[in-house]
Amino acid sequence: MSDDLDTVFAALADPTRRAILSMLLEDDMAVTDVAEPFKISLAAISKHLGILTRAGLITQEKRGRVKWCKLEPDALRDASVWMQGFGQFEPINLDAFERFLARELDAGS
Amino acid sequence: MSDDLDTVFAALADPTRRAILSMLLEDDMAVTDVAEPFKISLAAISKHLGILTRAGLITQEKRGRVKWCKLEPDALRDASVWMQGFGQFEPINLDAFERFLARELDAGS
DNA sequence: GCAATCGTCAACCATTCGGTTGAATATGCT
DNA sequence: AGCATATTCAACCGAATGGTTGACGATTGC
Repeated sequence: MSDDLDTVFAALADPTRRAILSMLLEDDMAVTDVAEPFKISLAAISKHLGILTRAGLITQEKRGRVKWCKLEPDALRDASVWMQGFGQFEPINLDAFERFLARELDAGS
Repeated sequence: MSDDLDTVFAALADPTRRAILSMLLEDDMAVTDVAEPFKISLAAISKHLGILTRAGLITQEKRGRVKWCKLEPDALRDASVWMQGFGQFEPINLDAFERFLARELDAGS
């Protein structure tokens, strides 16, 4: 459990991996397509995807010869909840609160 | 900005540092007192505190010969906001929502 | 003044990390 | 069958990480 937080936060600590997650926010992608906008090698991207997978932040499903990468946002929940534990010391953040609420209402209807 | 996320997430990726943050949630502490429950050396703790400071997660103020460590939860906000961007894909999390709301009400009165 | 306490610095060590390159393994196309 | 495409594996490299120990600079109290 604490170990999960280790791997999740470590995975998030790299800008390339965060960029990959943002890309996957749009849509599921094949490994080669994930790699396309980056300057680094495909093998490096493959490693990053392995780290994201081990952290539970994405899942990879091989269909034919292409492996599809899918965002798995549930894994962020534990980390998010952990961070919220510190929120009580923040001045009340109405902006964040209202955005949160708006999203909930929008998604719920 | 993306660089900030790097250092914040990297700082959170270590269980010792997360434990330190949790301790500081209770109260401000001197470096020696922070180190007390851990088995590792004082120098190692000093390094961890340096990393947390550089990430902006704590501040350290030297008063006399003792250096006080204080939680700085604002630094978590950017990281938290970044993570919330993925929240819209989560199923509605009413538990978290209600806890959030309860804290806001409690802190606000 | 002097000894004890608080904390950091410097050098070192083993391990991990992010990257490369080249070979290997599937799978698909014709 | 044979070639191209998709992805990973393996070995390697330099830099960063988390830890240690011992010396050092401040500060406090007797």
